[in-house]
Amino acid sequence: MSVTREKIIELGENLIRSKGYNAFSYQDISTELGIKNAAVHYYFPTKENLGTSIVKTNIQRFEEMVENMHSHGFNERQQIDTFVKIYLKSHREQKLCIIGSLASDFYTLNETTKTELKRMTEIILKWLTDILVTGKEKKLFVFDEDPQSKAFIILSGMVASLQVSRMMDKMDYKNLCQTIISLK
Amino acid sequence: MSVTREKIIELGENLIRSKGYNAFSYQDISTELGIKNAAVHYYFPTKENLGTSIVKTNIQRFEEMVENMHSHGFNERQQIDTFVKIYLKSHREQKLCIIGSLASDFYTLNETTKTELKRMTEIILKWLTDILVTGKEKKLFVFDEDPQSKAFIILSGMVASLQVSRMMDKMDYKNLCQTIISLK
DNA sequence: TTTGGAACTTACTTATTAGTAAGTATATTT
DNA sequence: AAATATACTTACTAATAAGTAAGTTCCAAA
Repeated sequence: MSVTREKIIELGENLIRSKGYNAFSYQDISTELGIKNAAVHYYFPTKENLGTSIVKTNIQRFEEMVENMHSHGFNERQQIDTFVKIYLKSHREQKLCIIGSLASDFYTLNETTKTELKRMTEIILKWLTDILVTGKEKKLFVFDEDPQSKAFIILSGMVASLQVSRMMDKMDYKNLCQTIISLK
Repeated sequence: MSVTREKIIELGENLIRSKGYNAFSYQDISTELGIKNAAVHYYFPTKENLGTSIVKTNIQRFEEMVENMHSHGFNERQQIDTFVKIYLKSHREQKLCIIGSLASDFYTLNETTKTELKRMTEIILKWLTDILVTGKEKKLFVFDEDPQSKAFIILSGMVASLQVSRMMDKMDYKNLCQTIISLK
């Protein structure tokens, strides 16, 4: 795979997560990479292609992370912690996650990007639910509500805490994440 | 105050909450209202003016709702329920709330809009915290963590559940809201 | 009855956007 | 050596964006 292609995806993702989907342009990317506008269109004919590829890359990255955790024998607690770390990093970088960024522009997205975004959300929620079920069985976690609701609440909590924290000057984000995952 | 002005603010708010700030144009508004593009600029010279006015109107509406609840002698439980109803309505209308919509475009907003948005978030969080403290004292609520964190978690939960639910076809949103506010 | 202001429209400008067609340089294969 | 493919650039187009200056209509006050 082309290095430029990868750089475009990476930059595109960062732009979506900091400025939003409808606020970034091919010019933003080409200027940053020192290439011409048309070069970006060479790799991704339309913004729709780029958007879809960015979401697909995110899915792939998530799945690699999960595989990686399995091969390292991470337990459920360690897996949840690793998941939370993604959001801690996003918070440090003052970026949202892909789901939160694209949610507000959802109805302006094309069908393929919407489908991939839905798929990504489903994959994360399914993974979270499974982790919660197994972790509860192993007595690593204690919670009352059903695992699906809890998975949804954890994901929502992560997504929105990045957003709401943009409105606040100082906050103990790490502590907040801990509170979210340990809610009963 | 002018009827057209109010209609512009209302329509602008709906556009932000359904398409996002950077996806809506003055043309969207003028076409819908059957007026010309320049007429919108007559009331709001710049998009920045409109954005700020929309957020300010939201703050006002929230404060009126709070006053209204006080004058009707609502207890803390009833007040929280009324607050949650705002989000139930948004969910039915497939719209996000202003905070969630503008969070992803935050860094593309002008200073005045950002300031008002921060102010709105602070006002809601302060109100929520106060309600939680008083409600706990009155034994209407039971929770362990500190009221500020809980306020933040409730707000985050509401904001993001609207977003994440866009990625899901069917879901018991009302039940989810109940779970969020009753988390310990 | 005129004057002034409120609420617009007409008719623009300038900037930026996504997207394209055709050309070029360089490396790789045949 | 010639043909082909890759990775672009040059030079555009068409659409849409925000924003503006000047004019018009209409009503209400002086």
